[in-house]
Amino acid sequence: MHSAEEQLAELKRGTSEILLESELLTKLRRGRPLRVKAGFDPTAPDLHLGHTVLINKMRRFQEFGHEVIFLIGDFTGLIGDPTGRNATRPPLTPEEIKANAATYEAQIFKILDPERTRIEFNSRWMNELSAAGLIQLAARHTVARMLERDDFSKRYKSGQPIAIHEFLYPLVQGYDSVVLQADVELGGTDQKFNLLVGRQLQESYGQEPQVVLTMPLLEGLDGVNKMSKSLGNYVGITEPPDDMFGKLMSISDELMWRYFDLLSFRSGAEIAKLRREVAEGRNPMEAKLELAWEITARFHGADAAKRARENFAARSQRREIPSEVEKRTHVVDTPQIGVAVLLKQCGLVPSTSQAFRLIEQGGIRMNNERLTDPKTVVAAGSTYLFQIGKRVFVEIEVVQKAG
RNA sequence: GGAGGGGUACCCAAGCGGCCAACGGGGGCAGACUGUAAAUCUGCUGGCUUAUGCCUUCGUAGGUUCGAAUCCUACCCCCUCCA
Repeated sequence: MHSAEEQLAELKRGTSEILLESELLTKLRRGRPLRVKAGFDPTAPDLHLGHTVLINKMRRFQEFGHEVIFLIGDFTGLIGDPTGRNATRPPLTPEEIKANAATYEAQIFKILDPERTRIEFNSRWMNELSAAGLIQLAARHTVARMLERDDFSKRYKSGQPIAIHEFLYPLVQGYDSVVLQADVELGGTDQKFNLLVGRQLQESYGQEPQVVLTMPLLEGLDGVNKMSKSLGNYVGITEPPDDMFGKLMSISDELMWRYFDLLSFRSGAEIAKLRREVAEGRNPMEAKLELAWEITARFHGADAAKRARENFAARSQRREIPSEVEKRTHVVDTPQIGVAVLLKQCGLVPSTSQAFRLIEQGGIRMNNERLTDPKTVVAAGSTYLFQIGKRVFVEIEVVQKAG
């Protein structure tokens, strides 16, 4: 068993803020398992590494013997986005929510221990709450305090509308903490206000307030913007090992340390050592390989990670063709076909124009030879190996349609 | 309700009757370099089986003209100031 102080030190790592640290220490010292809550959106459970920052922290709590509550905000989801940018969301059907929850489970249990994870839906108690109950809940908070929230106050001052129901979002989220009697709630830094409402509500209901622990948002592969699917700078946790490994290797040396801090399960001391070694002249690539290996192994297992690592070395460092190349068969009507069109039809390039450009720039190899003529034509009845850019390898068998 | 400004390709932003598939920047992609990167340099950045070719694109719908992103009309949307 780790002492409260030891736990605190490790739990603190990478956090943005702990409110209040002293309270967390007090809670830890009691020696009983804490109820640690974190809320998740019921939609599109297509998790990427950015989401796992929080889940990793949940795991740490588990490792210290605490109980983790994975709360799916299926009721809150109906209220709409708290930042007010979006219109009301289309309500999810119970079937959809169930399916999403199942997907969540499949993904998060790569990180969390199922034995120590409780999955909850806030509709369970929110659907029971009457209109009167909701009013009573609302009565425990003031408009003035709501307006303390940054985006609310900005919008209020600039005369932008704030719908009443948007105020309910933090209230419901806070009420979840009351019902669950949470000791700790985790969230992104953008959740800070909502998490604090939970504290206040718990006090109002006569409970000891939860400790709020916020985690920074993870930067995406570009190292600038937060990781998000829409920006395309993400690593999805269900991505194939080779892609995952390759993407992680493509981050800058600087960003790598950020990823170590927020994504690695290594101890703070180990990371510090690695950092020191690199500062003293060890090739940063070696550290990056370790990182890519660890993450890939987490989601795909050690064997797959090992293969991904070998493939990466062969492909990027030695410029070899990977041992396993995706094979496809493509049926054509004519005895021959232009390479540009072939690649377009196989969906390997977005347009033939793009394929032409790539060929002109030497970005496409066929049977290991760089193509220079955009008009290159291949005959049906054979198999060709293509390399598009550095990463994409594919073997295409071109078959002429019979008759 | 009144006055003015604006909607251009992934984003920002020029153009204001033909030389415009549309300057420039960002982003992205490719190539070179390298230690995987980053930085740097070079090229590309609407589509079409690469074509002194054709097609679609400059808020939407019409119109004027040999010819419009550029002029006219109506409509939609956004911003600023005044009430």
